[in-house]
Formats: sequence, C-alpha cells, structure tokens
Amino acid sequence: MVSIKDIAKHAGVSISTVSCALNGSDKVTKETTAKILKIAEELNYVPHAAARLLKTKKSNMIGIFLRDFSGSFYGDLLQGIKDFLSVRGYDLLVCSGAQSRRLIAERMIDGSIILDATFTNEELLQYMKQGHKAVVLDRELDHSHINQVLLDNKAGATLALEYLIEQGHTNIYIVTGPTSSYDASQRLRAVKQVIERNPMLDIHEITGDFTKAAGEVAAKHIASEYTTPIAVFCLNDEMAIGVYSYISNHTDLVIGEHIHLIGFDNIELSQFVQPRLTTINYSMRKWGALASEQLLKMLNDETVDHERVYVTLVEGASVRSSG
Amino acid sequence: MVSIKDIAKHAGVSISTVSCALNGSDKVTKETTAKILKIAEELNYVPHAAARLLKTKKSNMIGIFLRDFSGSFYGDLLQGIKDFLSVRGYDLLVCSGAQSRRLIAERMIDGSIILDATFTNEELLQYMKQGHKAVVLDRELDHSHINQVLLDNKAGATLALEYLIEQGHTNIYIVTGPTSSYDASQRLRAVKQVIERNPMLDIHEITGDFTKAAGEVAAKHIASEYTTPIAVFCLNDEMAIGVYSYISNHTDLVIGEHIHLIGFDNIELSQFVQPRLTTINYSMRKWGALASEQLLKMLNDETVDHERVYVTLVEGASVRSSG
DNA sequence: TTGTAGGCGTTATCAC
DNA sequence: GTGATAACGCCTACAA
Repeated sequence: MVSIKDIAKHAGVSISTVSCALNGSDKVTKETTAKILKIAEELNYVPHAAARLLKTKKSNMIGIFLRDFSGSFYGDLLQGIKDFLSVRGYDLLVCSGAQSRRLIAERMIDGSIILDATFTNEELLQYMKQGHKAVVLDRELDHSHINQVLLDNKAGATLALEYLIEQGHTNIYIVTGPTSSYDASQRLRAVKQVIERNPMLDIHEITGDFTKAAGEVAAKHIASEYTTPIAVFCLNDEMAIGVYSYISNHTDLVIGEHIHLIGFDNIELSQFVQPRLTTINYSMRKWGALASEQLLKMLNDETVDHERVYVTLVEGASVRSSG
Repeated sequence: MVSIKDIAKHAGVSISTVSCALNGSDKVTKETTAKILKIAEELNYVPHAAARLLKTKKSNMIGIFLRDFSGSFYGDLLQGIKDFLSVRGYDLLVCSGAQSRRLIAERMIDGSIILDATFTNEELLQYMKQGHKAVVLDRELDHSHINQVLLDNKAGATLALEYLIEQGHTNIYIVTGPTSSYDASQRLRAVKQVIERNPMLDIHEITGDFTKAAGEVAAKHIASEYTTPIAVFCLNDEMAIGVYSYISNHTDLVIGEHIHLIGFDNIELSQFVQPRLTTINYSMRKWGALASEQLLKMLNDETVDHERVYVTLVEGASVRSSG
C-alpha cells in the first residue's frame, strides 16, 4: 500500500512536506504542492483512514442506529440524513444490532442518531460521559451531549382522535403499541387526554404491538363484537393494514362503512389499500435532515435546543362521517 | 480516554503485558491476566478501533453498498446478511452514495457486498487490485477477489412468461427495466429466448425503468390500445404496482380479467393488492446469507465458486387462464 | 513470565 | 518553505 512515505521518496522531499501539501497548507510552495499532488495521483495514493483517525480523532462518519432493517419505514429517513450529511463531508453508516455499538465505544464515528429502543438510557448516557454526542429520535433524555428531535405524537394522536369525533363517531376502538416504544406511549397518552375531555365517548382499548399481525388480531376481536358501525384508531399504519387484511378476508364488513379506520405514519402502503387509509402524515425526510443538522451543530460545539417534527392529517375514504 | 497505558499504570505492569492479557495470550500468568482484566473493567476500558486497525489491518467490518435507501426492497436482504455476520464477529455497515466508497479505499472495511449499479466495473477492479475483496450481487465480473451471487433471472423470467403461455395467453406486453440494471437485462434476455421458441406469440415491448411511475405510464399505453383481454409481464413488481394503480384509478378494466398481470420480486406490496399479484419469488434473506458466507470464505482465503439464488413462481388471481 | 522497543500511517510542533 | 521528530493507541518480536 502506498503511503505518504512513498510519495516523499518519489518526490525527493520529506513526509511532513507531503502531508502539508496534501492537506493544502500554505506552508509549502505552489510548485512542490503541484509536484506532490501529481505524484500522489500517479501512485494512486489514498490516505489510510485509521491512521488519520488515530491522530485527528475525527472520522467524518455518523452512525444511525436502527432496531432492525425491516419494513420500508426508514428509507426516506435515511435518505434525508444522507443527503444532508454528504454535502457537508460526512458519511452515514446505517447500523443495527448490539454488536455495532462498538462503533461508538471504539470511537469510529463522530456522532450518532438513535432510533433503537434496545438502547437503554443508561447505556447512552455512558457513551455521552465518554464524550460522544448523539441525537435521539425515540426518547426523552437530557444530557448536554444529547439533542432530541421527536415526532409531535401528541398533536398527531389528538388530531386523529378529534377527527373521528368530528365525524360523529363515539364508539371508538384504540389499538395500542408496544410499551417499549416512545412513540406508542406518547400517542396513547394524548389519546387518554382527549378521552378525558370527551367523557361521552365509548372507548375500547385493544393492546397491540405495532405489527400487522397485531392489527389482524385486533380486527378479529372487533369483528366478533360488531353490532353497529364503529371507529378504530390504530396507533400506527402497519396495524391498520392488518385490520384491512383481516376485515376484507374474513368478514363481510367494509372499511369506511362499517369500520371507520385511522392510522398513524402514512406509510407507503396506506395509499394503496382500498379505500385509502386516513392517517397522520409527517416528512421522514425532513425528520432525518433536521436530526443531522442538530447533530452537526453539536459536533461543532454550537448549542442546540430540542426540536419537534410536525404532523398533519391525511384524509382517506377509510373514515366517513357517521349516520 | 482510558488506554492500555492507564491500565498498565494501575496494575503496575507494562503495556505489553496488558496487551497480551487482553488478547488472551498464554504468555502471561492467570493471576496477572485476571488482575488486568479486572482493572480494565473498572476503568471502563474499550480498545480504540483505529489504533487496532492500523496495526492488524483488520476491522471486522463488512460494508454493503446500495444504490439508495428507498423502498422496502432491501430489508430482508440486510437482515439476512447481518444475522449471518454477527454470529461470526463481523459488523455490517450499510452504505450508499459515492462518498462512502472511501471506506473501501481507505481500508476501513475488510470486504464488501455490492448491489449498486453506479459502481463501474473498472472502479471495482481497481479496489480489488489493491487487495480488497467483494461479492457482487448485480453484475457478472470476474476477478480472483470477486465472487458472484446472482439471482436466477433467466429461470424466473422464463417461468413467468411460460406461465402466461400455459394459461393460454398469446397477446403479451413486456414492460422492461433500465438498461443499467443487470437483473433487468438478464430478465429481458430470457424473455427474448422464450419468444424465439414461441413464434406464434404477439409480443409488445414497452420500455420501463423499474419504478412505479413507469408502470403507470405503461398501463396508460396498454389501456389506450385495449380491445381484448391481454397479459402483461412487468419485469419487476414495483412497475406492476404502478399498473394496478393506473388501471384501477383511471379505467374500467379489471386486473385478472381484462389484464392478466405478472411481476418479479414478490415485494411485500404484492400480497396486498387486490387481486394478489402473480410474481416470481425468492428469499432475500437467503440471498444475503449466501453472499455473506461467500465473502467470509474469501476473507479466509478459501476458494469459492459463483453462486445462484433460485426462484419460484407465486400464483395470484392477477392472472387467470384466457378464454 | 514480563518488559523493552519498534512500527503501523498520519498529523503537528518545532527547529533549521 | 522544508524537514526531523514526537506523538496517537495498539500489537508483537525479541530480550531479559
């Protein structure tokens, strides 16, 4: 492997001159710089990242930690992050699984974005104590090295439930998410607040876990109790898709007529099901861009405040007004 | 940051003793090893990856290079790779974009898996010449440091087209993919071979690019020419989804009745559309596992042969027999 | 069994 | 302007 030493030899200069020239220092004449650059080019020189990192303590790499790779959920988020980072000279590494956390501890990455509930707060704080910086997308956690960029779950869940109420629905099922999920618990909390303000509602809570299978189970339960048109708020779209699947395959009920359904996330599938799913929308891409922006600011020692990602309601024919 | 030097100081031994103890060398007594391990634990020691890499030239990291993060296409593939690698002590880094190729050139990763047509063969060969090893999923490229793990596109496309023929269809549209895609060109080649063997077929080729939008455009074209039931073979599912979308939103035609549709890839969406899309299926997860296995073998200097991922046909109601 | 010393490829601080 | 030289944190002969 060709190193600056080789270049130095070929150019007849010292390695420090080569290093300066390569790094564009003005402590070296234009001519020597040009000569060195040319030789580096000819020799096909590429710097050794590990060596540089060892010295500079900066890898220009950012890691995003996901719980898993499944689903189409993260595509736009990743794209949003990547686009933002790449024009600023940073690379994005997508990581999943306990093992990849070595990257943080072993200082291979300059900062990280966390969307992985399997990280405990303690573990994260431990890394921060060692000087690491991170943006969290999935929890509230305060530390000088942590910035929060969270979804406005409260607004979204409130919007969704109030929409059902506006449409005249009073008999409403709520299909919840896993307690380990920050988003799920926040959405549920908002739901409960709306319920408190609307005591005349007839609410049934069904435990779910954000998977399609849970949606199917919930649908089975709902169908078995069915007597008159009702509304269902699935705390994410994936479960709502499960409801569609069960209802259309195993019952004579019709979504948007007997069962008025609303979800959360506006995943790609939501626009394909018939009738279109009413849901809560937000820009994954913006979320990613915002998170990266905050992280780079922190790496740059700027002070940052926590940020929020706003949401809107998307109407589909899966909810119609009652009566 | 605590380094082996600190441990050495605390333990009252030299740094080499610490290093040996940490690496489990038998050149150091059980007692000192135990003591050192205990101190390392207490001090919360983690090795610095860059320093180790600089010396050992092994990062235990594998990179997979994707063209983009969009779509749900890659989830299972990545999971398959990750699961295989992690039990063998390797980490997976998911990379996209030109910039992240630094990881290869700068020797941050031990090997890579390529599924990104924006890599040119020349560029790849260049890396291989520098000693890098890779498994390619998206091209035929021969080099001692390259192993191919390719989809059996020929079998799949042949299966698909012959299925349409078996069902009695003779008037068939083919919606093609981008010429830059290996899979697309292989599928098209197989299609042409089937056509040669069946000269009585009435074939119409429509240029596509593997996107949903292309499927919609193709559907518009097909609908405008429609007189009698026909069959359509979209060279991937995403375009087939576009066909569904256009046909159901803009025409009175019915999939599985007027338009008999078959795709390729069996993406998640395919099972949700009504009627279910007939398509070519293969295990993304196995593909990933196989690719990783081959790569690790190469890193281990074992000789490997190119591998093939087999495919099957999944029947859905989107194709019925004609007449 | 343990310690010493050199080196991995860079960068950075000095003299010259 | 340029060139020794000492780090960075770790590994590994080889010496003691």
